[in-house]
Amino acid sequence: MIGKIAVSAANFAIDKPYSYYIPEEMHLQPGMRVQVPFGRGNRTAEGIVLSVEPGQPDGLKPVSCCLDDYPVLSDTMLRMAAFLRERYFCTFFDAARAMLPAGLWFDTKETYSLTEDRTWQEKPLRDPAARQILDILSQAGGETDGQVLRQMLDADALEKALQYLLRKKWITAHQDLMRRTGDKTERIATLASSPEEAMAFAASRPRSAAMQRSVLELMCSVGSASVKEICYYTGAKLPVIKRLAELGYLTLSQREVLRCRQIKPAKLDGPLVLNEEQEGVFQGLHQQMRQEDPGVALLYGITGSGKTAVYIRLIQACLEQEKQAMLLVPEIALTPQLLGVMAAYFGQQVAVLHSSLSAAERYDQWKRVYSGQAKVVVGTRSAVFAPCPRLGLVILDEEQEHSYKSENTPRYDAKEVALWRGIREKCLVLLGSATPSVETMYQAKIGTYRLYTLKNRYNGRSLPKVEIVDMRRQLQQGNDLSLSYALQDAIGQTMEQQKQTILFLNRRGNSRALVCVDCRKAPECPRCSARLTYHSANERLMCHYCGHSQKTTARCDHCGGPLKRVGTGTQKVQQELESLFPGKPVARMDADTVNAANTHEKILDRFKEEKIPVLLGTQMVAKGLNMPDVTLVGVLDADLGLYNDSYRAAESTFNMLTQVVGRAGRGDAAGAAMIQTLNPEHQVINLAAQQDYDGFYELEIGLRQVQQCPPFGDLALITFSGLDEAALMRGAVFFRESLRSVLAQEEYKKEVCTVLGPAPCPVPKINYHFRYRLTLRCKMTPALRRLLAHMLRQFSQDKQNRGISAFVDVNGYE
DNA sequence: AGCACGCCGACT
DNA sequence: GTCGGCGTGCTC
Repeated sequence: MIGKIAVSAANFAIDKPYSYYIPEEMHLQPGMRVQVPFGRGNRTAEGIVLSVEPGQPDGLKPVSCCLDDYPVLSDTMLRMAAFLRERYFCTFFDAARAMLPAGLWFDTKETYSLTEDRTWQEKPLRDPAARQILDILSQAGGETDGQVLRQMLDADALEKALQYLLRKKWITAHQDLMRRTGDKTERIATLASSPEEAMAFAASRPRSAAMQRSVLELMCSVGSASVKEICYYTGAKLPVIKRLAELGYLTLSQREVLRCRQIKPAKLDGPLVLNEEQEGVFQGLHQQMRQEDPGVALLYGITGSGKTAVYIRLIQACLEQEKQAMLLVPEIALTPQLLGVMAAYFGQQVAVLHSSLSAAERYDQWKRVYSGQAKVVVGTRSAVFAPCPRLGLVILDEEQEHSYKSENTPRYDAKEVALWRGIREKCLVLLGSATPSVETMYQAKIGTYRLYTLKNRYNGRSLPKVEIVDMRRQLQQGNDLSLSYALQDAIGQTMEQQKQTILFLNRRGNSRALVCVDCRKAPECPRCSARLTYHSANERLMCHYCGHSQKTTARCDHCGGPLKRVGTGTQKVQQELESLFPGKPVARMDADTVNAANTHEKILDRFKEEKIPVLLGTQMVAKGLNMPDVTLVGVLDADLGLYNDSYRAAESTFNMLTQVVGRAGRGDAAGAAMIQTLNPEHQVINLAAQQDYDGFYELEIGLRQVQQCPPFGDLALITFSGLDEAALMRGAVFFRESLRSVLAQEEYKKEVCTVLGPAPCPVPKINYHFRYRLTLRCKMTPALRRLLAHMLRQFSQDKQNRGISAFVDVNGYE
């Protein structure tokens, strides 16, 4: 038999199914992982079996061994990997790596052994490292693993010396694959005789064997239990149990246990009751879900209209059909309440998949989903790859969020993957949002997606009253503070009413730099063209592009001037608040105050529980929390996001503003919001103030049409990176020219594609690698996609482009 | 990307 | 001679 195998060692340029001969006794199924020899040197590589077919093993290399007992990728998942490879310009193996939990993967372990040839003992060796390796090996009895050697010698010298010794055939190398995470098991004891016999035996034992007696008594009543529990309840130690096993009264066995954190279920106020509007939407969705090809639905529900209740009802309906459901959220950390609610309704049937789980926990959750034990998957973008055997429903909450798009290879978009899965597995994909992305709403308007709307706020609460404050006038009136007079008054009044205020600075919230007081220069990363960020946790300057870290200096490298910290501005606002409202505490949430011990959850809890009058923070305060006593929200610099040049600038500003403003008035009292801006006439800001999504959509879709941006056209960025700037530039120009000439051919006449650039990327240098990019304004058809993939392959095979890597990102968020 | 193969200069 | 440098081409 012949296996078609995707090999880990193959890069993008040479990635294709490789044929290997399957030895007689090896039973391979598609989706299993194998170890194969690859390349001239037959180095060990991992592979994934794509298909198994009859055929002659003429000249083929054999598969070395099988690494799985069962296929880790189902047929659908294999197809999904192929889809990822096509769509995101990655290798099949890259796709599989993203799809499977890290704990399932293998680490290579090299072992080095001495050969029979000991002629080196008489020879003088030039390389001291080689001598050292031979000495270590002889002392260790002729064999040792790579890790030992790595601890003793420096990496470069070790590598060279090993090469030399291998060539001399004085040592041999051998590779093993080790699982990163094992399956956790526990020892189970089961009563092996009848209870009567056991009790009779227990009674016959002398007084000194009291422990044996109590263990047997316990076992007679429970029959079977984990050894750990038996020891806990009886106070017995392991030898007692072992002795009883030897005597034949107990049998010991291993049982797999899953590492799984308990989620604290939220307290529910009675069963789930939908209001009339929600019920209507649910009925519609339920009916759509039960169709043969349910397709895609958009649930457009304004903030506070109770989308979550509809999701839960729909998930319940999905489980009733004996199918699994998936709920994707932008970030688990920002939705702690949601997890509690899910646990309350679905209990042990929920599997949570997100990045802050340990590899082992993640792997176990994956197994629970694979086996069908977990019926509801809740997670962030990578959870879209959960191995659900019978998927009936996929929900993407806050579908417009950027975090669904991956920033690393493969640069997949969980939304696109979800849509693909939906079609493939014939299950409903529900996109939910209060401010749907323009692309999604467009699809709903033209009828590709079914549109469901929730217009009423839960319990009929009204939207907060929003006021726009012109900050230019504040300056004219002599107020140069961050807080306008109007906002100051409003904060004061809110305090008097014993209510709470949230103040929001429209910053990323994680960047703090040092700036020289004299020359205004900031310390930069030696490897990248980026400012270093100050981290208070270790008091070091770090680069978040390459990970470089250095000690904080007191003086500027350029002019020797003193360095001053500049933060997100929250500190300055805090000082203003303290002088305006002396004695009133302020909770601050930004890069300085949030750390491992003081998580945002904790800060928010304190703000809520202790009724701190003001919460001040960056973007992290904006997301989905219900704070009933917050009646005032202030946005200090609404226009900041409008200045970035992405076609999404307007959309993200609008979303952010609506989201923040929606934080006010979630309790019984009416809410108010103030938006401070230097552009009070700006349409996007005004539409956000009026919470007018429909108006915004009409405005934006018109602009998108004119600019041929999504959903009307696509924007693909081809990034080139390499050490030699001149060569990089030549390569990029060469790529542009060849692309242009191919596009001019008759075959591609129909394709819409304008190639612009090359231009330096926003961060022109990362880790000593320069970065240039071409911009393609195009319509990304399958033909164009294939052409790009083909050209990328050719590019990387061309000797002229040595040392230059290229990758494509379509409609990314950069 | 990694690795063997082959061709050429330098050193024991 | 042979060791080791680098350019070239292939990976089932």
